[in-house]
Amino acid sequence: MNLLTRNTDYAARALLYMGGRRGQRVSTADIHRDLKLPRPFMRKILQQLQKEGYLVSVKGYKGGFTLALPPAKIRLIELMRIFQGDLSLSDCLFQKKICSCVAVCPLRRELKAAEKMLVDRLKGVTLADLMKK
Amino acid sequence: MNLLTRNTDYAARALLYMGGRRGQRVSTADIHRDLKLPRPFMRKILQQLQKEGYLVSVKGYKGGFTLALPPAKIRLIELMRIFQGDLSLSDCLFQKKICSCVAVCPLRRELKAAEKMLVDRLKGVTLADLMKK
DNA sequence: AATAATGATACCACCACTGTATCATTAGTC
DNA sequence: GACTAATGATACAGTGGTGGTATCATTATT
Ligand code: FES
Ligand code: FES
Repeated sequence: MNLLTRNTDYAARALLYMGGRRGQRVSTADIHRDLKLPRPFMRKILQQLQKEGYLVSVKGYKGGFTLALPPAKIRLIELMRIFQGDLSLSDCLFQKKICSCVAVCPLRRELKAAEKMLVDRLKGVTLADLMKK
Repeated sequence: MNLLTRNTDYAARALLYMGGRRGQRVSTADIHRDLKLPRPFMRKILQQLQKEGYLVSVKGYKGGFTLALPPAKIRLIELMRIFQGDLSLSDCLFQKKICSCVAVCPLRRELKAAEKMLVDRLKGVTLADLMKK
């Protein structure tokens, strides 16, 4: 029951870090140095965040990244979507097809309800919330 | 975000099946035939359930399994514990040690809170609940 | 020109998940 | 008593996703 995979986790930490240095340009090297996270992996993660519109990048000497959005608009659940794919995977994939019983299966009903509750909660969590504490 | 792994899932389905045939002895062959689940895998799963005290087994010809507990005492969360290990894994394992910042990390705080809510909900779900619907 | 950064992309290793296979044992059936 | 159909215990195996690394091209500053 790990809610986050590493890339989501690292992404969140990197964004938190950058949230604390708004206006400044932050490079993977900075993050690697201060957060001790594996450098090439972080690069890939930051590149993905840039593609998704969460970061603005500047190439070249003294290049790096800055937040493209105010922290209040960066939602944990969206990071999860980016790095962990679409949620609501408690669909029953039975022999590679979606199980025909999905609509009525009592087990799925419970799982989906629990998952919805979880997702709803996580929807409320923004980078700004995390920075406050 | 798959809340259940296959073995937990299969276990739940098998138990549901057996819940619908209380008193009768059910073999892996029966489950394989009616639920179309992989037979040797099911065997392993049922054996684990037996070890954990959820099933009573009878060896030999016409042998099989029966529920060892009333459905109201079989909790989904316990199946998860058996097949997916202890929960509350949103501990931050940072470079293989538990991260020193765990106690104060705002990200962990949120995750743990969300996870607790989820687990609390799942704690309430028993086999009897699933059978009712 | 040298350097230090990102962009894009291919590659790789490990491990958990998802099974299979085998041998031994036990209990009914005939 | 032999046969058969079940579980017990355990070892083995495939595969996909996670968690990275490596490389080459491009861009900007010094
Ligand atoms: S068994 Fe497939 S949804 Fe319940
Ligand atoms: S970074 Fe390890 S707990 Fe937050």
